[in-house]
Amino acid sequence: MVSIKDVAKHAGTSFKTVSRVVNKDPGVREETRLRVQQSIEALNYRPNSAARMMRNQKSGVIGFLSDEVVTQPYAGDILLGAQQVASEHDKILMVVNIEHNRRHQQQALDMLLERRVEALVLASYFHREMEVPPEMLTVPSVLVNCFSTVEQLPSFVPDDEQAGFDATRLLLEQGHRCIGLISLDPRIEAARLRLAGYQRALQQAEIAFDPRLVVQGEGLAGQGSCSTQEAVDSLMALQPRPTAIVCGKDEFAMQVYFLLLRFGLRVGHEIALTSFDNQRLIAPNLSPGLTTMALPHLAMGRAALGHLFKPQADNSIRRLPFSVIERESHLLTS
Amino acid sequence: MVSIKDVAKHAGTSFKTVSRVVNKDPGVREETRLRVQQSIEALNYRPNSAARMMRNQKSGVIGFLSDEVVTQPYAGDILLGAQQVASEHDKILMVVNIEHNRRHQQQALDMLLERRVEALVLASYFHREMEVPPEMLTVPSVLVNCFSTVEQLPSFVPDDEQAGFDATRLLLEQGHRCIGLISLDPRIEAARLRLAGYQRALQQAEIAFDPRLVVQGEGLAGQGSCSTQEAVDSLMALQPRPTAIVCGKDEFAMQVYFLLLRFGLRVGHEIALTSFDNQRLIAPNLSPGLTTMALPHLAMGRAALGHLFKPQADNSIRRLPFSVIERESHLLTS
DNA sequence: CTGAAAGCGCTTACAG
DNA sequence: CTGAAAGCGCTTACAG
Repeated sequence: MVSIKDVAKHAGTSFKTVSRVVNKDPGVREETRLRVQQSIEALNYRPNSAARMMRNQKSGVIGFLSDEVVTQPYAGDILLGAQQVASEHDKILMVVNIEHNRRHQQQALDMLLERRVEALVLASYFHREMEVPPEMLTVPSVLVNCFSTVEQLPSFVPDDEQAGFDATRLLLEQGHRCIGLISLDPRIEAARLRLAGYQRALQQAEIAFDPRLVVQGEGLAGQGSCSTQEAVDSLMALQPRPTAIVCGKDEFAMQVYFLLLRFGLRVGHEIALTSFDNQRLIAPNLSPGLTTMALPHLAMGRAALGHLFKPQADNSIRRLPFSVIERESHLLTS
Repeated sequence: MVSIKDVAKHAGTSFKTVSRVVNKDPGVREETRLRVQQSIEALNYRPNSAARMMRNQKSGVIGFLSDEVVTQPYAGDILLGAQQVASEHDKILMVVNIEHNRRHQQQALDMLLERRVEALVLASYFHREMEVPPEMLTVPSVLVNCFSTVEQLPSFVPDDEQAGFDATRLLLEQGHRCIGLISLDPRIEAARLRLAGYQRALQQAEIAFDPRLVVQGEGLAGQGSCSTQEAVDSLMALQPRPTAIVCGKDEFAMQVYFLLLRFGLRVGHEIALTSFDNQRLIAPNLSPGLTTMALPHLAMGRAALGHLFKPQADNSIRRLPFSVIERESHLLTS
């Protein structure tokens, strides 16, 4: 590899002068600068960042520990947002997938710390509590789409309570008074919070909460036996029947479109629907289009990185708002 | 930061001995090794990888230039596969999103080359031709899910022709003789190849190709005016009507489930469907489940990285097979 | 089995 | 405006 000395020899100057040109130091005669510049291009010289890092005692790298963020649909937007802000601050992100694997996680962390990362980001593909490895406390760190109850770390999560409220409010505004909720597994953080939002919306509309209107759409992976079909069946068996349903996620909603047909009910005609996630593969392709709450993935990624570059170290949990994506499923047309 | 010298002082030895312990050199007395080990833990010492890189003249890093691979659903599996193989070879991947942006791409490339990446991977989220930046030719490089007609680089892409063949064959095996194809925009590589596979399957079944059975489901982003609805309408207007349809992607298929209802046709009963992509958000949630061809994302990522670690430098295009994911949509039940 | 010297490619601080 | 010296934290090659 060609080094600063090779360039110096080629340009007939000292290597220190080359360093000045590379770093755009002002104190170089224009003529010398030009000559060095030409040599740099002639030899295709690139400064060795390892040498720079060693001398400067900083790496310019921020570690990004990803729990399936890059493989789950759209969660990659967290990474995208993080990369945007990092790049604005001339930092580069080093991304490692940890994929639930303890040993991998430890190896990844060791590797990142040996590379002297200046900060660490731990991001999950869904909103949940995570165990924070103790090494994370040795450098500035933030959590994205996850939180810890044992370690005090700044944490950026979606505001699932607000989303639950808004998804319900949209239906209340259309005059519905009997609104079902097909819930996620209650062990999921989002399930609890969205339910709370649903209840708050009802309360604000002065409608008594009826627990029979809340049914579970599925168990956690491989654990539950309840299905979306059972959930729909039990809602449809109620007297009076709900005239609208809040679906715990777009996948539920998609299934519900089909399941309701068996009761002679068409979404957007006899029954209204709202949902969560704004999966771009699902929501716009249903007809009528699915009205759903979009997760603030990009904003969480941006906010988390932004926080790292701010002086204040406030270790609280920030809840970022969902966006209401209004299509047609929450409206009824005859 | 604590260095090798600090550890040496703490352990009462020379820093060279510490280096030996860290690198597991055999020639160290057990007693000394233990003492040094304790000092390492006491001081929480971690070798500085920048110093190592400089001394060893290699970075252990492979650059991964991603064109939306981490943000598009499931394309992240390319990265996952790449990371698996890199990790098996004790290399680490440095991922940068380039997102169509020329300037970003140049910056990313410069950064990676200054970090002395030992190889480069350029990956696209869909199968297409890409412009290869000239700097890529200065280090070993591979293309994933994309190819170049001007530069000779090893390239790993999905075998869209085979997929088209298989998606059609599944329907032929069920006795269908009149099979529609709702095609992607023909400017897309996959559209051309899948059509070729469709035609080969028909030919092998000794069925004459009828161009009226091939309709376009959409134009490229913002360009075409043709919709899935028009495509379905024109297929349904044919005499005789097709009894089965190959859909260019799962999103088409999803829409087709709904659109066919207007003709009184239920997928899996009066009409059979196959498709491409195996979007896990869509295919299993349709009823009946969608039979579709799964893209070999993980395999492409793995194969591409594997190629970098092999001695031979064969610059040809490898086409990796799709998997047939059989659900129920290609079968008819009354 | 252990250590002193040299050098990887840079930058910082000081001279000229 | 330009240069020689020292040092960042390691490893390689050579002595003892």
